[in-house]
Amino acid sequence: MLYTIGEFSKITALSIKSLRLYHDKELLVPASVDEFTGYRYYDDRNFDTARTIKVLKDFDFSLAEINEILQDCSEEADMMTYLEAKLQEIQDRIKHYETVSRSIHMIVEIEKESTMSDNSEFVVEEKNVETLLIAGYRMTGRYDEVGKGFALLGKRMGRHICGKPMNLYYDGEYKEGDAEFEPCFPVRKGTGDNEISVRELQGGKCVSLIHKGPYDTLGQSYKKLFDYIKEKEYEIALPHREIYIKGPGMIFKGNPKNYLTELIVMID
Amino acid sequence: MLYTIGEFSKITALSIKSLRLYHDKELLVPASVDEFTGYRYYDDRNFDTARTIKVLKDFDFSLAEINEILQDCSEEADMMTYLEAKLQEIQDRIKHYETVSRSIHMIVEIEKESTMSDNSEFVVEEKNVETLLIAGYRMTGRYDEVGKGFALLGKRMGRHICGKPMNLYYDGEYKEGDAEFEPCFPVRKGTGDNEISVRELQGGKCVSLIHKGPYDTLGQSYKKLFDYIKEKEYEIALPHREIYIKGPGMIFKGNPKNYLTELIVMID
DNA sequence: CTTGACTCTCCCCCAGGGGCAGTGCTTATA
DNA sequence: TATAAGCACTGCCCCTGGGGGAGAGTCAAG
Repeated sequence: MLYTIGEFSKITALSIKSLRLYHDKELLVPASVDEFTGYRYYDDRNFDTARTIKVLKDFDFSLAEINEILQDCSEEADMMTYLEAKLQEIQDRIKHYETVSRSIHMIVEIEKESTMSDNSEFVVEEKNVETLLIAGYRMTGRYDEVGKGFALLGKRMGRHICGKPMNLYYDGEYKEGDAEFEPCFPVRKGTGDNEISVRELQGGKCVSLIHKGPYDTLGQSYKKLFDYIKEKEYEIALPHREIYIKGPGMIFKGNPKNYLTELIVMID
Repeated sequence: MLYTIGEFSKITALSIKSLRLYHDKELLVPASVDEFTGYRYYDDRNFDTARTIKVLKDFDFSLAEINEILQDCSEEADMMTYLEAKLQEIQDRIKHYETVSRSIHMIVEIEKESTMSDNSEFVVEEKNVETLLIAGYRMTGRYDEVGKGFALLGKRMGRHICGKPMNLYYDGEYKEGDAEFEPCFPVRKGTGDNEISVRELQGGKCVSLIHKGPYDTLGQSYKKLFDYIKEKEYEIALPHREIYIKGPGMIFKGNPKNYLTELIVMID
């Protein structure tokens, strides 16, 4: 029984285009080809091969691989090595996509949070903060090197991070060159090493202000905050904190006018 | 500060080829192009864009999608819809690969088993079989329609299948036209419907023989089996079973000379 | 000035086809 | 019998995201 390409396409669920391609690549050669018209005619043996090709394609083998398998193997026992290799490959791919999926999920969640808390700006507020577990990387140098610290923490603590980046300042006042500070992330769990310190950051009473705008105008907000503290005659406890609620994002640098930064000074 | 394409390639970890492609597609246009030599020069703003592109590419966005996103969005908030859509897409892909992975895994396991049990052929043996849960599809007709039944069962019970395909014969003798039989699979669990019956198949004492070779020589093996039973004067209990240990595979039709079929007749 | 390291454009390659043009073949209907 | 569907054929260009290389031009240092 011979079938034209159209009929064969229907019974094998392979497109006509694909069948012609497979003929070209000598993957699936029609039983006979009319030498005048060029019409392809397929038979039952072609059907077996077509079924095999379809299964292998569903298993995500490339045409080149399928060709090799069809040359090499006549029974399923022969192709176990191919199948096992492909299985491994697919599982690696699943792992990769799971990693990507987690990354995207994290960004979406973070963004959701930060759009929710977008009010009450530039108002000094007294409140209590919870004690929380952090992973920090203590540095000495210029403030703009802080990015390296966050990069390191992100790489090493990646999946344990459960909050926004913060920076702890151990100097009471502004320093140009050898300031002491510690970029850190809240984490769920994790262990430190000689570079990264994982520990509890003590909570308590604090004075806080949410600053909206680029970082180079932070000075004004600090002034407001310290004026308030002076007026109330509170005692300051180091380190104080900057929480980067919304800054240059993972993807876009964003507009600095919309950056949100919470300044927190602990008081006794 | 301007960088040549080679320098820029190093600091962005994008290949020179890619950078030229992105220029072509107007995804990442160099800050300046020498109009005589055609040399591309990149600056810091290009660097931001390059970082964005790299992240999005890691998130598996296509260049076309990235282009659209770069046109549409200037902040991360703008692209949440894109991210969420991509997240969904990736999770779908994970599911697809998990299905494929399971299928391949099953084939590999089945093949392993069947190569292990490749001895003791054509020897009548008395033994006990366990009671086991099966999903069956009762049919009346010609024996060679059995394939349809297996296809249906495979489609509907797919992931619960935990053993080799079997066929139950409800007629004592061979019938040409309207034989009664029931293709079935052992399953771990599952519920039936008006077409598929899920139930326990009673175990017990039986006489068994492993037939090696094509199905059209089964008659000889059946003769051997029934001669044995007659000699021992056992009583036969219906249905009897054929277990297709190794038949035309999921992928290859294979060589009928190597097919393995176990014939089981239950005795009282 | 030379030389070696860069860079340019252009072309071919990969997989798995989609889509279209122009032509040829068979068969059914008016 | 003429014609119109309905298939089939080849061949060309298109898509993605680049890799590889040829041949020619450019830049900077010795």
